[in-house]
Amino acid sequence: MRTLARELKKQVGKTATIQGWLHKKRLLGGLTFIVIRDRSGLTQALVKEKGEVEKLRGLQIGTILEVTGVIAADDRAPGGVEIHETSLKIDVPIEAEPPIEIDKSLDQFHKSDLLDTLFEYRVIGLRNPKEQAVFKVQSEIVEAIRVYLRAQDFTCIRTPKLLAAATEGGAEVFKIDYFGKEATLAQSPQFYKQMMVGVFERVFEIAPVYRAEPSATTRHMTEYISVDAEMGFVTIEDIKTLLSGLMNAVADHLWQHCAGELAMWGAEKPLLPKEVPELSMADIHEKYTAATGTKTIGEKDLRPDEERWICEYARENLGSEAIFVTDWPASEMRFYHKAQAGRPEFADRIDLLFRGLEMVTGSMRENRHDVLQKQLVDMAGGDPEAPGFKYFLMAMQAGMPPHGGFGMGLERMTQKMIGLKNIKEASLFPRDMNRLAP
RNA sequence: GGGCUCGUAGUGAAGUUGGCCUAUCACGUCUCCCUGUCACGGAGAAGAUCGCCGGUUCGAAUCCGGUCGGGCCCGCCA
Repeated sequence: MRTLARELKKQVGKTATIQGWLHKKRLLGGLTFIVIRDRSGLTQALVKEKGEVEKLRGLQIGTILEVTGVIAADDRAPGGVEIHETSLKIDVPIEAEPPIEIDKSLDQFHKSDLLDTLFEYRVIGLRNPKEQAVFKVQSEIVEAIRVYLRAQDFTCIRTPKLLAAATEGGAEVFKIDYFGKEATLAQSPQFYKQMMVGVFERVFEIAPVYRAEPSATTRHMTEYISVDAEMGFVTIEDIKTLLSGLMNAVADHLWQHCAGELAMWGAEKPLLPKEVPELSMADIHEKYTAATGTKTIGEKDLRPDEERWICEYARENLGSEAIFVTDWPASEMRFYHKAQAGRPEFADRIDLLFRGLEMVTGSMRENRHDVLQKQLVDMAGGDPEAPGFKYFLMAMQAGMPPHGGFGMGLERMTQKMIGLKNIKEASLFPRDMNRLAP
């Protein structure tokens, strides 16, 4: 019977066997300490018998072994428990020296110059407990989102990532050869989630999307996990309420379930009021211009530095590390967006900035078939008969309530909850312009 | 796509106004010693044609040109 590292404390005095990876050896002559890693953590074993110590000769970190002995409480052991009278069974001996050391923190590689090394040896580096912690946190973010949205009556859907050529526009798309025809990789589940509003009213999807943007920044990847939600019979106010609740639900869940992992990274629970505050874009431009002397008044978007600045402002003056940006100019609208009722110069759209970074874009969609078709032609120059638009319009024509939703970057959320500098650190195997492997 | 930067043993760094470089240090690896380590400690050893190509020079890790590969900022976006 296998015992896990985390169960050791409950079995003091008993004989037990743990299985795992050799994580560290320290030979002190007549006394050898080894550390074994399993999915639940680390265990120290004390090896005294010469024949047992000799079994470890030449074996590197990563060796798979079974360790059997008596579980002993000892103040000198890390965590107060360790294995005594140890005997070893080597299952998979590893004799090749690993290229990087994983028994100590990989902090040095989390500097921009060394990220390439971090990712080159990713399959090994992820075995480090602190690296694992990032993805345990990410796993719980997904869990928190699912629990929250399911409780709000959302249905979890899966939409295709292989699409006929035309898509929502905006970002560049990857073109691929599809049995001699041209297909694209989905840059968003946008049309599909809207179509599904006509079926389920409320839907969400957590899945990869692909962007062929030649971006080289700390916040972009060519493949990332998008958290998309869409709901019918709502206004933009309902979307804001949903997002405020979602941000709080995620933060509460994380600091309840991942306190240890978050502490490893020195992460602090974000300051988030029940209702996330909002500022209009014009208002932000004015405040930023007044404070920094850099004129952004009249600009149609926020600069990255402005996003960082306004988040600082919100933290200090509004008691929130997240903020909604409202009143985006209608001139920047996508064809499927809706303008504000009575204020056609503004899109019915919000962005959520969190800790200096754009985390979410949400908007109300144009649900009137005739208006949507006209906007498709006039604003996007799209062909209503093209397969990428035809079925979207078909769904709209079949009856669609006022609806809206949002897209959120999972890695950005992970990055900002933990406090990582580069989004790629929040991806198991990041994809960018220069990296397709591992 | 524009601007700015970096490339030295398995890993991280020092050296870069040309010559004391036959390239230094730390971690890791190997050998030996060590009975409470937890970044164990001590003694020793191996390991690098200084990203690649070309040029200048008596002499290049160092200067120049090209090239390849990273990174950061901006644009774009989640």
